[in-house]
Formats: sequence, C-alpha cells, structure tokens
Amino acid sequence: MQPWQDRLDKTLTKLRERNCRITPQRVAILKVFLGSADHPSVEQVYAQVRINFPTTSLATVYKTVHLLKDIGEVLEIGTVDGRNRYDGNRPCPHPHLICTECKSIIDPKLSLLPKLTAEAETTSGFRITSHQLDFYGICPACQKK
Amino acid sequence: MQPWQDRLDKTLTKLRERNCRITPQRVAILKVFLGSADHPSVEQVYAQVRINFPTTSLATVYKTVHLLKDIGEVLEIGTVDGRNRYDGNRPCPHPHLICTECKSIIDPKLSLLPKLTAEAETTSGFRITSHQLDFYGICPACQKK
DNA sequence: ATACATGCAAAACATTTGCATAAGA
DNA sequence: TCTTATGCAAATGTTTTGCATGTAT
Repeated sequence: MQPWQDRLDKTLTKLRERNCRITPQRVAILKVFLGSADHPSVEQVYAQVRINFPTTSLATVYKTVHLLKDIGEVLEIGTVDGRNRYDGNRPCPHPHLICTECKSIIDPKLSLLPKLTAEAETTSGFRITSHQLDFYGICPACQKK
Repeated sequence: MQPWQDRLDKTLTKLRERNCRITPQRVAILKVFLGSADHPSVEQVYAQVRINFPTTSLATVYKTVHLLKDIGEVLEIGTVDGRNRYDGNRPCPHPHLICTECKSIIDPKLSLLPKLTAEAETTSGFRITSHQLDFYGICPACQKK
C-alpha cells in the first residue's frame, strides 16, 4: 500500500464522475506523478510509464497530462529549459526555486507568502485567487562547482 | 532625443567592447526594446522592426535577442502562451497583478517582497538572481459587476 | 581586406491534431 | 454495443542552425 493510494482512488473516482474511462495507461501515468517527489516533464513521465507499458505513446501521455491538469489533479509549473514541468503532488499553486544551472526545482516553505498575498490584496483591492511565484538562482550544489 | 538615448549609447559601447559590429538591424531591435514599456515577444519585435527595416529576417531578430540577453541588456521573462517574452527596460523583475476578467495588469508595490526573497535564500541555500511573481484575481472594478 | 552579420531555407524542438483501430463501460 | 481512448503519423508553432552573400570596421 503506497502512501498515495488514497489520493489515487480519489482521482480515479473524479475521473469516473466525469465519464472518463479508467485505462491502464491513465493509471500508470497517474502513478508516476504521485510517486515522484520532483517536477517531471512529459518526456520524463513517458519514459517512466514505458518501463511497465512499452506500447504507450507520447501523444497519450500529452493527452492524459492535459486531462489531469484540466481536472485540477496536476499543476503545470511552467517552462523550464524549453519543456513544461508538472507537479502531481501539490496541485495548488506554490512557490518554486529553480536552479538556472542544473534546472532542478525545489519547493521552499515560505512563511511570509500569505502576508505578501495579503499585502497585494489590500494595496490593490484585488480579490486574489491564484498566483505564480518562481525564484531563479543557483542551488547550493551548483554554487560549489 | 529620446529618454532612453543614454541607455542606447551605453549598450552600443558594450557591444563594441565585445567586438560586436553595430549594424542597422541591431540598433533598430535595441530601439524597439528600449521604446516599449511592455514585454514583447520576438515576433512582436520582428513586426516592429520591419516597419522601418522591411528586409530584416526573423533569424536575425532571434540572434540579436540572444546576444542582448547574453550581455545582460535584455531580460528573458519566461514563456507566456508558448512564446518567450522579454523586458528591455527594467533590469529587475517586478510583480504583476493580473485581472482574470478584464485582463488588466497592475504593478503593485510590495514592501514584503525583499523579505520573502531573503527567506527563500536562507531556507534553501540558493543564491537568488531573479524571480517572477504574478498574482491572478479579480480587480476592484470587475468585482462590482 | 577580412572577419563578422545577415537572410534564406531547412532542421530541430516540444506539442497538438486527425483518424482508424482498440478497448472500457 | 457503443462510445471513448489509444497510437500512429502528420501538422503546428517556435526557435535554432548551416551556409552563401553582404557589410561594418
């Protein structure tokens, strides 16, 4: 029993409610997202899925990632190094730290972010519903090189 | 005399120092960046340049934008809607408030942002060089509708 | 004169789409 | 059965590259 089994079941239920079919490919793709702590690209998901499902096509991975994004089960992070990256574990927007050298992505915990959002709301009068916050820099490992 | 004349001269000097040649195309592209307050894509720069230099090729615009990015005179903002956007005016990135209803964009002044950046650096060990921060929500005018 | 930049076309990318076939419900 | 998903291939759109020609220095 994987720690994300519960999450998997909930997502499958959500798919059924939308009259989407539960195919082996979709389950496999979903499992890759839930099992990876980092922020994979479509190509990386594809490579992972093909270990167990060698017949899976890249187009299907693209279509499924789109579907999961649409139902809010996967978050599109943005373009890093020419390809889109995704987060299957925290589908709500959160800040990222992106290393411009090795392209790795970290999820920092920023206690001040709610206060910053509040400041943006009060100074502008906006009702803020979402955000995208990416810091770019050099990660500790690359600083030593 | 344009307000960015001084900046233009400095950039041209920088180019000469790097043994780069000052061509009409490069000057024209640079002027487009300095004269536009928004964040143009390569295609938009290309369209603008071709008004005065109809023979300019898209490849040259791409090469020049790359050059200007390399020497730090233009900032690559990131990919919006499938294409890269650039900022030739502001050396430092700044946050945006984007209304999802009327698409208007506001530049808020966020006094907490430096503190948030500092928190991100200390908690991660990253040396942060840049960032992108976009808040999405409903502006005051659209909330009344 | 001689590097270097330009412009054209073709290539290299990630991503999307159309359609016949396969398969979940 | 009957609709939806898959997989292939072709198309799309952006960005890059090779090379002959043009041009700034």
